[in-house]
Amino acid sequence: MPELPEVETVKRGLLKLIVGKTIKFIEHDWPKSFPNSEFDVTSFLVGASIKNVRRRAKVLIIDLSTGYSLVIHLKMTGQMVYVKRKQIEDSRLKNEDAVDEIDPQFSISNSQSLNSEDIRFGAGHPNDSLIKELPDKSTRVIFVFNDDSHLYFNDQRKFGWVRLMPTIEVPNIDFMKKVGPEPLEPEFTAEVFINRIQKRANTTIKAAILDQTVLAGVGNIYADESLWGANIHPASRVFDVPLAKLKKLHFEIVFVLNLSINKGGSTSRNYVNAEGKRGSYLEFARVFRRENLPCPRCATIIKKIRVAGRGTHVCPKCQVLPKKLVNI
DNA sequence: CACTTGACCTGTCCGC
DNA sequence: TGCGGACAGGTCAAGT
Repeated sequence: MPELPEVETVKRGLLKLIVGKTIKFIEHDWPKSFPNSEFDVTSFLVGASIKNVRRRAKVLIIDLSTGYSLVIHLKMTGQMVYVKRKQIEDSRLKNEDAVDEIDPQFSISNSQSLNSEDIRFGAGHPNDSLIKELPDKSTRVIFVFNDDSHLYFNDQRKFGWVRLMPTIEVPNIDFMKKVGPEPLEPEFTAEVFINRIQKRANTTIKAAILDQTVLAGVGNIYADESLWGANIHPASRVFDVPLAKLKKLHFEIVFVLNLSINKGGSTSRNYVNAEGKRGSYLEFARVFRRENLPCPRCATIIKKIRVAGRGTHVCPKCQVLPKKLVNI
């Protein structure tokens, strides 16, 4: 899924695009995408307007005027894509020069077709779109606003969900109670990080930074990227990693997350932002999905291994496992 | 308790 | 070209 930078990018897009709009209508076709639909979700949503869009960890929170919030987890393949209805029709019916009064940022490109290499290496221009026409068969929920613009929740793998709950209850859901500090907040100091991660002394460092209760928002991409940056082998046990390297790792995590936000996130398969566009971080990735390519630091060929049950990219020269302690 | 593994789903890619 | 298996950005529950 979208990790922290991707969810943050979607959040920023939605803040610009949907705040102030009123929900006129909703459709949802997959009960698990909307697990609390046992009560009449529609009647709670229709007529509500969008007050704010927030993020906590990898969770999106859309606050409504009614005191309720939509809480959304995109998991692996979720997307939130905003489309002006008019514009889809326009782009189908008219040619390029007829789009005058429509803000160009909203235009959904259907002229780009990306081959799998582009997608694998994130080589496409950040403005490239993976969305051709919506709804498509991954569309699970459609929010229609009073101006007839649409917000699509798409999720190919159906792991994601949307929940409706009173805003005041959001901090009480299990995930929110357990989740660790936001890495981009000033309170997330190296000391805080080291203190928390050392409680996971016996697991691998990669499993530890993927653990959302240690810190919020790191997933497989930025775990690999930050461990490479800090010259730490992902399979190192936490207790084997020297303090100086943990400190460097803290710096690298903050660095890669910020860099990725600046690049609009990572698109390796199907992540897109709120305007249906790809992120370009993977063009700058140092190890992630770069197996069999040279390490940008030492030119050693990057290997793909398995750590914490996840595909893991590592430079065998820059990231060395600590020597096994010799038993006496 | 700490830690690891499998399940949840669909789609794609790779090797036979 | 078809088919089986492995794998894909996350998180839980159930296992050791």
